[in-house]
Amino acid sequence: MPELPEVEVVRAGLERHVVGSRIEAVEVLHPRPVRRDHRGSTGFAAALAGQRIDAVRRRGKYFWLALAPTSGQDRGDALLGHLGMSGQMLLHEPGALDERHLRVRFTLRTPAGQALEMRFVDQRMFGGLVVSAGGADLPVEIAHIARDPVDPQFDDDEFVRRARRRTSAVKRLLLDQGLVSGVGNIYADEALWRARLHGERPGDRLSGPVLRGLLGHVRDVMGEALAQGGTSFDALYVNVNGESGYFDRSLDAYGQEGRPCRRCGTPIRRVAFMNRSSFFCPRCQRPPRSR
DNA sequence: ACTTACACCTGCCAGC
DNA sequence: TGCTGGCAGGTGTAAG
Repeated sequence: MPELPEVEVVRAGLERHVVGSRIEAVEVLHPRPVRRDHRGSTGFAAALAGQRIDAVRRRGKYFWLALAPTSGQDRGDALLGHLGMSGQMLLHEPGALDERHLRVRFTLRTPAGQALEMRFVDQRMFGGLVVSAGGADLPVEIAHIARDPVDPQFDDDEFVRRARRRTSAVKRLLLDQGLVSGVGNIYADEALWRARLHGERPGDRLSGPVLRGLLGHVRDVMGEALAQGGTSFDALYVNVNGESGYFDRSLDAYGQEGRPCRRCGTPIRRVAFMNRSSFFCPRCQRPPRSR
């Protein structure tokens, strides 16, 4: 569900409220969200108890709470998370009613001595949490994830070089988190619409300037979405305070099947793609000839 | 190394 | 009313 802008909204909310707090207790209510942690549910909880949160970071759609180094460590651990399709990180006063899909409860103690609950809520449980040993700066678990387009160190030239060596459809390349991270189905369709590119165009048949332009559109649309709190179609995507973003009102392609293209008036079309959907303007975004 | 298909989950909605 | 199938913001894995 959440793509880079939505995860960034969550990261910023956590940063504002939990940095400096100490994790006093961890309650794993369903084992699935911690499935990638080899310690198991109780080991996961034990590895976090007593640790202090130093910072909240993000790469692509992953976020992590960087933990202060404990005695004997020169680098702190991290609580690494991914929201999957339906995950939420929510902050509550202690004692607030449990959500139906509450999976993990963290009881925090703020520097001012207040108790605060941080909750991982996830209906479909494609998301997950893991304790990354020494992962405060960059968890090894996400070493295969490329930098995202918002990262100042993202290398546009390298992206263009790699994309032009690939035969895959350009939309697949945008969704390939090892090439560029943070882009999902919504922002891929939006960036392709802005670039007037059909998602089935193969990477190795696109020019450098066209790919650079596409990258620019990815950055633009993500920046605009972030300014509006992200994209939210329902209560499944919310910030740490449970509030929705408004960018769904600004979408030009995604979810707009049958609506007139804002540029040319042609009805937006939907086609099946990788077990999901692609939305595009059949006039502005011409399909490749072959295939 | 790249490419593709599929599994992993739950809930909602349309159609019968 | 209830069943079935299709669909949903994603990623890891395995096979070709």
